[in-house]
Amino acid sequence: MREFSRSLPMSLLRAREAVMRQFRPSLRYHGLTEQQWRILRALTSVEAIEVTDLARLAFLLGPSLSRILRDLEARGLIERRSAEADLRRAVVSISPKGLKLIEAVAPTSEAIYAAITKRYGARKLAELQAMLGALEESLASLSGAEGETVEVDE
Amino acid sequence: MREFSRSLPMSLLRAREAVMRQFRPSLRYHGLTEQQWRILRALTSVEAIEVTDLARLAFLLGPSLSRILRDLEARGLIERRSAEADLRRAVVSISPKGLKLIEAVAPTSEAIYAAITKRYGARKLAELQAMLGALEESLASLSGAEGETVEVDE
DNA sequence: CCGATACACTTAACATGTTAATCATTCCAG
DNA sequence: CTGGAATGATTAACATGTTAAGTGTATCGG
Repeated sequence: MREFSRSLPMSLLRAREAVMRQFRPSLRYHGLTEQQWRILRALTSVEAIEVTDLARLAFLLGPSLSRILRDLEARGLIERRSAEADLRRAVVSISPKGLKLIEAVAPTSEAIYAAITKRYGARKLAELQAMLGALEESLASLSGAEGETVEVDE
Repeated sequence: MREFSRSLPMSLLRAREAVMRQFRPSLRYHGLTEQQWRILRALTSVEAIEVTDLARLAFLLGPSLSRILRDLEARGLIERRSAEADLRRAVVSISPKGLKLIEAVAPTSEAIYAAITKRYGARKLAELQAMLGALEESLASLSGAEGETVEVDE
């Protein structure tokens, strides 16, 4: 069997961890987890957004998002209201306090990202991202929701 | 600021999720989580191994590993004893029952891996893994353990 | 209208990620 | 030897990942 430490999932896991290890100390310093930061960052790119759409944007599952939004709201970093036309839907937006926090973290975050880019090479980084996107694309159809069966006959 | 959904951490996260989504149903069918599978797989590559080394091999933090080993031992999938020369160290190995489980899961797992490789292309996959390894390598020195400071002057 | 169904969350329950603290054992300077 | 530092592992505490179940609202056919 393939040496599992060289498998694709492990490669991806290690690479991501190597990257996130750079950011975590700064986020931690500002009292944010990686996921909370993702949500706030996502909220800066829109005026307001429904919870379901935010989940897709920040790549979080509903239950995780639900908990985190509760906490971020309690900390006054986001605001939430329900949609007028459909009371099932909740609309979330970042608060002034949340924006201020983003602005405090962003410079360090950008510097780290720049350092990574410089180390690895901007061109190489772009190529890597393209290949990762292609991988995602490749597997989009192989939905993979079967218990034991594997269907591979394309 | 960079569109965060196109950031490197997000690309890595999405790519890994796309891959793991393929494996999870099969693992779940066999009553294993991704991490439990990693541990059992790692144990098949050695006769016996100390907990600390296993953590590095399976890329898990100590506390997570500690909990999972407790559960795997309770299920009879692994065996544990303490090192003779140093009672602080614990030595772990896979049990016959654990091996049997591995053998039950492996065919499906291999088939899925083969399907992914075929879809994405074996050459491209190797190249991707090389680039991921290089990324890890790049960031190995940038240890990143400072609160707010960023030192980038290489 | 009404009841069944679908939808958008939210909660629940359990496993893991993450950092700090604890515990037992070993090592080592004096 | 011995007491303090170092080491290996576990436990604690809290946040998130993941699947299933629950809650309130909307929709739609009859």
